[in-house]
Amino acid sequence: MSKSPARIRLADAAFALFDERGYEQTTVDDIAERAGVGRTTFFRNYRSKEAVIFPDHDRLLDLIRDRLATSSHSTALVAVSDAVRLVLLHYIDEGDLARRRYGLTSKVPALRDREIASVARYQRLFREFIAEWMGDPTASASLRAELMAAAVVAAHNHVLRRWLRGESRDPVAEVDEAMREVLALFPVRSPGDGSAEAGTTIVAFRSARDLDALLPELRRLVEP
Amino acid sequence: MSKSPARIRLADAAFALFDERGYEQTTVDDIAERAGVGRTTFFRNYRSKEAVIFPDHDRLLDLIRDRLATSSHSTALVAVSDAVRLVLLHYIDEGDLARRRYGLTSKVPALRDREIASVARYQRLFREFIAEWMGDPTASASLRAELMAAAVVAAHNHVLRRWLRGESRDPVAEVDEAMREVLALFPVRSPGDGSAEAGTTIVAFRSARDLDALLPELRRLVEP
DNA sequence: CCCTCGAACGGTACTCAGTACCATGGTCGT
DNA sequence: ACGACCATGGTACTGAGTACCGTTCGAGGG
Repeated sequence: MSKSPARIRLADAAFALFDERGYEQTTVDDIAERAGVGRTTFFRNYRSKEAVIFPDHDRLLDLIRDRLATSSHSTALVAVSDAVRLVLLHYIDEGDLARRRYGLTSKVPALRDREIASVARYQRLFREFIAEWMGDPTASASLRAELMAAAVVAAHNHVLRRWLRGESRDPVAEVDEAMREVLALFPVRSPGDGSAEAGTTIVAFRSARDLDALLPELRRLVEP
Repeated sequence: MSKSPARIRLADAAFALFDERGYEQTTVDDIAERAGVGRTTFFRNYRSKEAVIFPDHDRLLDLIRDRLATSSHSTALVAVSDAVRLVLLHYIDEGDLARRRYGLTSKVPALRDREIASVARYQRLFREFIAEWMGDPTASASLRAELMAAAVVAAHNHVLRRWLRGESRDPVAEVDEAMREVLALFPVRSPGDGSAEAGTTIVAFRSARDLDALLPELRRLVEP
């Protein structure tokens, strides 16, 4: 027995013990003992006690970075909302493991904080990518980048949490829908916008809203 | 000498030592020694080594909670963007202290993570407030609440960081401007929207974009 | 003036996470 | 059979955080 690599056995032992006694009540020695390995081996496989639950955020972050670097999308926001799908797919791929982790992070503040910190790293990556893509160091452009990154991450989190709670049958479809929602929040501004050469366009379309409700949006769309 | 209460002297000693040797290179014993108190007294005043830098996030969180509970604004988003001003004002009130903390959180990952976790608590509070205010348990409403909370927090962070870096002379004006930006992202939907009775509206407006670029946005605006 | 109560303090001893170092045993290629 | 290279286990250490206990000091109350 105990043929499987130590890394796997350690994770199994950790999750089992966390379920039985709770996270704080479980020591690293306990985990190592149940896994049938030495304490040293634990820390060789996982940098910390928390890390045994969040295995490969770094790897995933690199994956996202690559995806962004090699992406050829029309806008930064599209590229980012495409990249964030990878994160969701990764969680879905983990399946039950992700759900068990969710159960833990919901109860243990230290783990919740760690999860949040990880997500913040994605958000930062997105923010920097968008800001760089826009190439506009203005404060207002920077704010826009920040808002976009935050929206994408928030939408992702929303869908992910729904799936983790078992409230979602088709998270991939949901995330696409959510990203459309996010996209709609940030209408694309073409370069000439708000500047001198403004032509006149007349568009006819159907809407249930009355004109007063529609006007502010349109004004935002067209003006600066 | 050493008349000032231990709590103050500990904080002073901590900041001084962190500046001199760095955060990780400073032990709690060092801080206590320089403050002229025992190690026990340190932990009586601050729950952890990190806490000496982030004194009163809990108090501020309660303040925000109260503000939201007693707020009478037209929309949840307005109430929240009003509440978040309190956070900014609190930082500004701290003045140089906030800037020194920023210098530390920029360099020490553990502190950055802690800061992020604190911010996440505000965001969570906002999200729950907005969701409750809307009283609509739909997934789409929930997403909307999540997006709003994220946007408000992102906008706040943007202004705060600018001020912390000394890039902003009038952060209060900036945060108001940023909040207007956020407000504009989420146009108020009138009750009948998206339902059966679809009329036809013809709107004329000026734009430098050509029609092809404009069409997808308009379609998104009207269809869903 | 003395006594008591309580709060703040200092010290000791403990648990546990994380690090550094070293010694051992097995596996591979040659 | 030899040495090189791993992964592993063990020991010892640092430092954060907790529990407990004895002391001191100051504010009343008799």
